Amino acid sequence: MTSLYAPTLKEVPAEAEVVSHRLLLRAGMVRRTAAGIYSFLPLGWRSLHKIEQIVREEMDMIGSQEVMLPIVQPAELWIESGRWEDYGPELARLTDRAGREFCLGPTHEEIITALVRDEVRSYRDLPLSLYQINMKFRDEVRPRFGLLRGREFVMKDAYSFHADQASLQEHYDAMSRAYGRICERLGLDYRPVEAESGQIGGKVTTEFMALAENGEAALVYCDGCDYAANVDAASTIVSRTPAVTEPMPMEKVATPGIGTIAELSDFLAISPHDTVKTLAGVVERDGARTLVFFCVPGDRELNPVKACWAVPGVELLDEAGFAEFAIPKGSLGPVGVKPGTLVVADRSLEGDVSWGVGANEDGFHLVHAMPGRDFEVGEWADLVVAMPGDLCPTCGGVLKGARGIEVSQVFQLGTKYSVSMGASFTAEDGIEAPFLMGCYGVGVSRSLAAVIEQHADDAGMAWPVTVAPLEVAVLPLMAEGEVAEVGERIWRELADAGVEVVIDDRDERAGVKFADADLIGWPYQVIVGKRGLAEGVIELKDRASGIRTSVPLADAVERVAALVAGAKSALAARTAHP
RNA sequence: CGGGCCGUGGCGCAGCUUGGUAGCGCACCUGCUUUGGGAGCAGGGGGCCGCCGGUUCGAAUCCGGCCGGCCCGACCA
Repeated sequence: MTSLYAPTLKEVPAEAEVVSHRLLLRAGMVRRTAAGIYSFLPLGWRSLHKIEQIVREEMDMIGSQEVMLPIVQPAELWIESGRWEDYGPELARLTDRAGREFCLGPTHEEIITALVRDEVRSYRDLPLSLYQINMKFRDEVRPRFGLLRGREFVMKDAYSFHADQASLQEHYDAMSRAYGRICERLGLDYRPVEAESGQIGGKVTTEFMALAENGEAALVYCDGCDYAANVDAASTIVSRTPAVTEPMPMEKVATPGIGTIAELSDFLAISPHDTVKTLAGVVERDGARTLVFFCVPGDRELNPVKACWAVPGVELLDEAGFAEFAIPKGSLGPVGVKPGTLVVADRSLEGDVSWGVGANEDGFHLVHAMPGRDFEVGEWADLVVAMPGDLCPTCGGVLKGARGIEVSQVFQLGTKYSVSMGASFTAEDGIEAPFLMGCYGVGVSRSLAAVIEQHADDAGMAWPVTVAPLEVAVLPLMAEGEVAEVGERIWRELADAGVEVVIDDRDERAGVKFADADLIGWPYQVIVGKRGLAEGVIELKDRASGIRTSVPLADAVERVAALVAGAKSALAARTAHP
């Protein structure tokens, strides 16, 4: 370890906020090169490799074949798929000396589709599953949290090609199980959750969330059944207890200067829960731009994804939109809307007979408005962002909330890319058909950070043995004499026994060695000191539990090797989630 | 991209209000002592004060512009 390049820091660099970022920097595993761009030092690189290797093994196990695709990709392919336009500024573009346009691959659907369409002509060659592990680049709006959201990051991405839905589903399920096993082997506490498909496209998708306080994603889950979902996608049953249950005459009240639900509920001295918030959107209908009003309980957020499910193609209005339709932003409501306006309301409001809503006139609101009497609702739909306390759509249990780090995701893409890029094969019946595709991503460098988020304490990291840069560290507490000699002998014998072991042979005080060992988080530490040797023992420390046990010198190597082997197989054998 | 904060030896910071010759802790180098939880003493090296311009006899400090970073929001492996 005298020659190991692992510059540890006592003090936390000011740039780091979250646990994993601080510890990766402090333990000398990574260094920042630019915003969202990191260099991996030897220890960080080793752990990253460990994760890659686990992913590789699981991919190979389900018959996916490893390839290596270019990071620099020609624009033509992206123009074909339509994403040269759609991807926006997140796609880093560059021009070569001849003026040809390229981009840095943020993902590889285009490349893989182009690769396969030219080679695979028959259903006999299907299914086909390919994967790679390499750098992605996305010019993120806001890189942050160290490796959790970089611009450059290591990803395993797999793509599969199928002749029929059954085959796609089968591989999708195999991938999902493999992803579960990967999480298990990484020692992650995780949940597969229903998700929204975002940029990549497609419909069926599951995200694998490592549960963590610092997670950027909010999710809800049910203890009563397996249901778990990203709040972006979660269907939800909102239970409501309206304050007014009998129809009352509608009344117009002056609400000068009131433009938000918070102000309104203060002004009327009622709970936000008893108001109804109206948001406006616009959609193309029969060639005209049609106004859409979404009504949700005042204490809930409209989920734009669900708005889109209810009214395909709808976009929420921006400032220009409000001007275009000449409607008062702070006083919208479903009563007396302009002709042609579509009113969509959240299902949870369906039984309410007394709505407090905007009057569509600046400075006025209506109370006790009643659907069916004072206005019409065109459609009832699930519109709100799910929250803990809502009811489970599967079993009716009460949903709980958690935060998570999205470490991986599986998608069924269908024919989105194969159609746009003309990738087809000849089916059994002789007819040309587009491939059905799936794509499957694991954030490898993000997983590294996620593992740390879940396995750290005040002293540093406490790696699961499968991800630790090395499995065992030998700490001779003196740099010379018998202590050093015994330490070196144990180190050699452990290495010969196939254990990944490092020796801290620096001429440092015991305290420095202990502190660095706990910071870096070697899972097992063999402490060789004068005190122990006098009794013929070494100490064996388990980093995660902090427990130290004395082991007779003669048994040391065997004990440690057995411990490491046992810990590894325990993680491998943890039962995967369904 | 909006809002907030910040750029001073490798790291963490003070100095800036009220311009006057750059300082502290850690780290680093040398020597002695020390040696089971980030040692002590003595000596030493290292700074375009983010960059450009302006004000001034004089700018880390005041003014303007730019660049970079972090945090909070809208997007995502």
